[in-house]
Amino acid sequence: MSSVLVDLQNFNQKPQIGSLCDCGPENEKGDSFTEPYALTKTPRKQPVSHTLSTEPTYKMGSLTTPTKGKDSPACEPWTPTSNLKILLSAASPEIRNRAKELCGNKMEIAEPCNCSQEPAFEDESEKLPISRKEKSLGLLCHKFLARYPDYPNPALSNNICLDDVAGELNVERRRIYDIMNVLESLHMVSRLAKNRYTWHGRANLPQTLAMLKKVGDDQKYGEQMQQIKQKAFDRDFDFDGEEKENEDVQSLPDKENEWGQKEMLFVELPGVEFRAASVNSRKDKSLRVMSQKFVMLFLVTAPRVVSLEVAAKILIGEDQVVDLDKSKYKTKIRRLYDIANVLSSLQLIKKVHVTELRGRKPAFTWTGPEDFPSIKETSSSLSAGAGTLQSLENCTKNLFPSSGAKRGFTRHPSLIKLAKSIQDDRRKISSAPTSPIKVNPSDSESYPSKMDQLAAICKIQLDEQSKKSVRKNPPAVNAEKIEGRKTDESAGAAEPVLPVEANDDRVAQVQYPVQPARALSCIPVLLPQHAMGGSYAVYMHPSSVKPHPSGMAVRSMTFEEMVGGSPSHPTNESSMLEKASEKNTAVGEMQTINPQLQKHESTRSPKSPASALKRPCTEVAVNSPSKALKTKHISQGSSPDQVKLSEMRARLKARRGVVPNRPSPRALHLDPEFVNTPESAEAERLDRSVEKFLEKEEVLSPSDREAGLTPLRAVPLQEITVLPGHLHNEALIPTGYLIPISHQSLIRFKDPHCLSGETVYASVPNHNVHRTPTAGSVPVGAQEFTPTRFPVQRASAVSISPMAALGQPGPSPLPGQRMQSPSPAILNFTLQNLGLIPAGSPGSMPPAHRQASPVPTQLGLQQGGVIFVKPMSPMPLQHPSPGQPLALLSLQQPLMGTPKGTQPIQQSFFHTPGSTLSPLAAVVTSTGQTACKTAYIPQRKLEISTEDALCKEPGC
DNA sequence: GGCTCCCGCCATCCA
DNA sequence: TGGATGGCGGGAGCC
Repeated sequence: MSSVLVDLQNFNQKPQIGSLCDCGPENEKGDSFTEPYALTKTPRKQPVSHTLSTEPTYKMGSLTTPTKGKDSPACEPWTPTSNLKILLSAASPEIRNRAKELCGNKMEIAEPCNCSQEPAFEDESEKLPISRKEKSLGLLCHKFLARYPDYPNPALSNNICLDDVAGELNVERRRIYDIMNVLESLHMVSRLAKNRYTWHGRANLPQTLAMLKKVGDDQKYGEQMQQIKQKAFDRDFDFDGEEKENEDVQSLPDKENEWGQKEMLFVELPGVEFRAASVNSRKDKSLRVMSQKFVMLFLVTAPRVVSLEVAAKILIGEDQVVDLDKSKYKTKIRRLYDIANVLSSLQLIKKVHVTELRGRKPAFTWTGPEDFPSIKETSSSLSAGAGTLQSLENCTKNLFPSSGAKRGFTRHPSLIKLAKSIQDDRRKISSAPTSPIKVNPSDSESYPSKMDQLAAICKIQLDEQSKKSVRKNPPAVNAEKIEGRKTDESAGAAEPVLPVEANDDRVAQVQYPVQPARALSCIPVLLPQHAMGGSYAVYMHPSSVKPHPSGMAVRSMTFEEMVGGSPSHPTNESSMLEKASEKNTAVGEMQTINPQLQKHESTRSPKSPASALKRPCTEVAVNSPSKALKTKHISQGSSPDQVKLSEMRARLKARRGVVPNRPSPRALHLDPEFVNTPESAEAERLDRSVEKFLEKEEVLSPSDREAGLTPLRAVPLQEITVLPGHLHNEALIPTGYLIPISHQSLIRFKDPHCLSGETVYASVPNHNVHRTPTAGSVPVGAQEFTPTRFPVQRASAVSISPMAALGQPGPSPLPGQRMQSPSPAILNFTLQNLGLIPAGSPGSMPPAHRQASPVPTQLGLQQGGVIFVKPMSPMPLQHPSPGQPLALLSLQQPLMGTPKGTQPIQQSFFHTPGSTLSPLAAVVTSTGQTACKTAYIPQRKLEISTEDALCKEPGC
């Protein structure tokens, strides 16, 4: 027995993840998400009562509150079960104490395992059973989220092993499934394989929300909600409400039919398909679907407040439950609570109460991003990949099949393999930031290859044209467009020259009228980020900067943008081509049509990504409705040159609509239904877009056109970053670490906490700072990643340290470290993924963190509270050298002594709510001022302001 | 006493 | 057949 106890103790002291998860090599070498070791590991599912009952003599106390023997360290449970109990008990009181003692020195006790020091702790553990709150799904989700960055680098392995997570968070797998299901519904994760998921973070969130909104609109959820509310309202004045209540619920199915609503299935996003097992049989009741639907309800209603009652009724209605009984309703409510907890952890919703005549009812209000890609934009992006992505319409059709037949979500094995292959390719490509786009030769249909071909063709053609122009028309314009090298002179008004070659020359050829040198420096940074290796430039129209669904830091104006503010996903390549085309046209050289191109284009399906690139020049026969439209519009009161210009522009844009944003490689493995997007519909849509665009363009930018300018123009990186109201702060061009960029959604998330008025730093994604309570804001230096130090508490190096926030002295910043510090969390995460630092090493969780969460989170990644230090180069625009921006980070990241308050902290990357005592986040603005950011406090109840509580902490 | 929602049984699916 | 998933509802903690 004693030996067993010893083993158990050892086990507790050093989690044996390997034993818990056979997730493959990744774990061995350190999973990308090396998760923080749980305080102590205990067998996942243990008959607690049994185990404990067999340990009665060990001063373990009651079954639920194991007594820690005085002779033995509190942290050394005798059995796994008791250990778990102790830990949980410890955690609970600890948190409570924390709440009482504010954020004082309690930090040390945060670590349950670091139980050497808490006598009171023991006492409480004996008295107090684990609070339910400590085990809530919301808190668990916070812990979970704290482990991963909001915007992971897709190039890295972002796999999640459920066993690891469950084991390290000390929860049953079942609970993890609940979280994963909800996250999956938002496409924040996707199932990779059995027991494994891929973390996407919030990169897809804007798209997902946009799509859900669209689907919600299509499903008329708004109407349903209104109707239900109306009934409820009417019922308030009627006293036979009981009957009517049932009535309204029971009648839902009919109403749905009336609305033409079909059974809702899981809404997928390209690249983030659902591959869970047993989807066919359970998808209709899946938590995923419920989650998506729940979210839809928020998105389709005016005041984004949804009561559980309404949500439950709608959900029940869709389940075709005619004989709604109380139990069904209760079950739905339960599930909604589960979902709501997770969504709350994601800070997408917030608990509130709506007071009606009949009383106060629980409800939730939307606190997530308000501005996400419009449906059109999303649709465009989804369909951007031409043959690979589906339009929203098609997606919706699939999701709500008109026929009764349920759509199978099980992907054909071959597709899965293909997806993997693509993913691998993408990773390879992405991993070579400055290298040319990698094209898989074997994949003749691959977008990259076509891109290359097109790019090459375009380049040749442009070069030729440029030469001609130079010869014939020496104007500065020509010079500019030719190589862009002369653009410097023609600054301001000049438009960037289209990078003709997909890979190499692209950067060099891009012209940045305003600040060419700087602009150039940006390109290299961006290129590698493109998922498919496509080229992209940072062409942005100041007024039309739109979020790029894929999180690319590249944008261009699109039809949708022009038309109705629904930006589409600009294809960077297309954008560049377009600009180049425009330039060419402007100089009257666009008449030249490359037969090859024409032929090529004509033979290609509109969906062909390659075709998009092939049309820098446009001559263009009007063989398509869109062309006709373009011609028509252009012909209206325009000079020949203008006509050509417009025509070309329209053509390019139309093309772009088909090929635009290169979808993420993963998008290639879509469900057949999605892939089979009718071209006709697409073409039609494009035509409309073109038409609208042209119309608008004519009206809005005559002057520009006259000046030879197009709505598109190169925008210096700096400029981009400061685009107010358009480019969300996220539209930055990170120079240091690329990781954030690739995934930072450029979408404008409203973040009330965002620092405004920041220029350079403003570019940092202010993603809705999804703070999680536990997230300490203390980043940990890489050196601290040693398993043995896990228990050691350290103040973090970053300026955002909670300690700093509290006014406690901290290491002074090292000169030179000041600006480069990327988000420690991101950095750590990345480094771990790269194997540069120990992946599985337990993080030295900052005291604050520990306090917040009884479960140790891994350093770096788990530092939910880490303030995101903008990974941008302090002088992004000042480095003409393309590759320069990349060298901003040093592996030896901010140590404990990292500058506090000196670093421009852009955002809190992922704050994990750990407790009600979340550490304050000190945010340093670009001006060097340190602002006290409210720490997120997980709230069970909305009434309790999560952010208000913050500043109660001393030193804030 | 109602609201919340944890917990874990057990059905279903898949390899 | 066993493991992975996850639907489901009992029932207990919390307010």
